[in-house]
Amino acid sequence: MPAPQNTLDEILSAVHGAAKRVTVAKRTVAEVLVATNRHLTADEITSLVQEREPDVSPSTIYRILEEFENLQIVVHAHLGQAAAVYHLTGAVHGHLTCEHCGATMEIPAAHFDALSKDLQKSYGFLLDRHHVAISGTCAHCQPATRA
Amino acid sequence: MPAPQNTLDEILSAVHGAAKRVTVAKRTVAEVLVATNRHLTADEITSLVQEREPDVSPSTIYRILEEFENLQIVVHAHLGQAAAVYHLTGAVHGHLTCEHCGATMEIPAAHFDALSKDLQKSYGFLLDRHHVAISGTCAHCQPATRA
DNA sequence: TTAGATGCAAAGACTTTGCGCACTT
DNA sequence: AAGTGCGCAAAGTCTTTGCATCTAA
Repeated sequence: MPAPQNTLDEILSAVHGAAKRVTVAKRTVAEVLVATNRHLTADEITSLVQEREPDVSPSTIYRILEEFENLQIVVHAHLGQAAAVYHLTGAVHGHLTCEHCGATMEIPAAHFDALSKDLQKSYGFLLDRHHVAISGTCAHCQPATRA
Repeated sequence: MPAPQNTLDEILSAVHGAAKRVTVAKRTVAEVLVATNRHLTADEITSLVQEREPDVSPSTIYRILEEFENLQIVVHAHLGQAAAVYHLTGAVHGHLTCEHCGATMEIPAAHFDALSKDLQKSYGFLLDRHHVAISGTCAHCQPATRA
C-alpha cells in the first residue's frame, strides 16, 4: 500500500496522478486538512474552506471528500449519532466519544491491537483501525466521588 | 442498578412504575423487541409493529423508543452511517459491521473487557459496552485466497 | 478543445416537533 | 375527569444527486 499522504504536495500529487484535476476547491480542502490535521466534520471543513473561498458549495466539499477517500487520502468515521468526521489517512487512530458532553478524543490505534487479533481469530472479522469509534463516558463526566 | 428487563411483563411493569401509561403502541413495541431480541432499526420496528397495529405512526415509535431508553429498557447504537439500531438492555453485546456488505453481527461484550480496562487506565474513559460498534470486513467479504 | 468539476437547488434518508384529539388511568 | 400519549404533517439535519456552466489540462 502507498505511504500515507500528509503534506499538501503529496495530496495534490495523488490527485494529479489519478488523472483527476487539481482545482482551487480541492487545493483548499487539502490545505485545511493538512493545517488542522485532526478530525473535522464536513460542515467544519466547509466553513474553513469558505473562509478563503466563499463560493465553494457544501456539495462540492462532499464530492471532494468522496474523491479523497477513494484515493485513500482521507478516511471518515461516524461518532455518536452526529455527522461523520474526516481526517487524513496518515493519522491512524481510534476515536473515543463521550456520550455526556459530546467530546471526542483521538487515541493511537495500538490500543486496538489485542481486540483486532481477538476478533480476527474468533470471527474472521478484520477490524478497520481507521473507523474505530467507541462510546462511553470521559474522565471529566465521571463524578470525582465515584458514581 | 436494576436488573435488565427482557420479558414483556418486566417491560410493561417498568413503564407502569415510571408513572407512564401502558398503551397499545407501547405494548406492541415491547412485544416486537422481546420476540426478536436482537437489534432492529427504528424503521424495522415500525414495520413489525404496523403488521399488527397499522395505525401506529413512525413518530410514535421514536417517542416510545426514547421513553424506553430513559427507562433503561432499550439501548441504541449507531452502526456505520446507517440508521441507529435498538435492542433490549438485557442483551449486552457489541456490534461488528462489515463495511462491504453491510452485515452486522452481535458478539459478547466480554470481548471488550481488555480494551475497556486499557482505556480506563490510559484515559479514564469508561467504555459503554452497549454502544460498541466496530467497523471492518467480515469473513465473507475477505477473499478466500488471502487479500 | 473537451471531459471532468462546480454551483445551485431539489431530493432523499433519518429523526424530531407542534398541535389538537383520543385513550389510559 | 384529567392529562398523558397519539396520529398527522411539517420541519430539521446531514448528505446525495441532476443539470447547466465553467475550467483545468
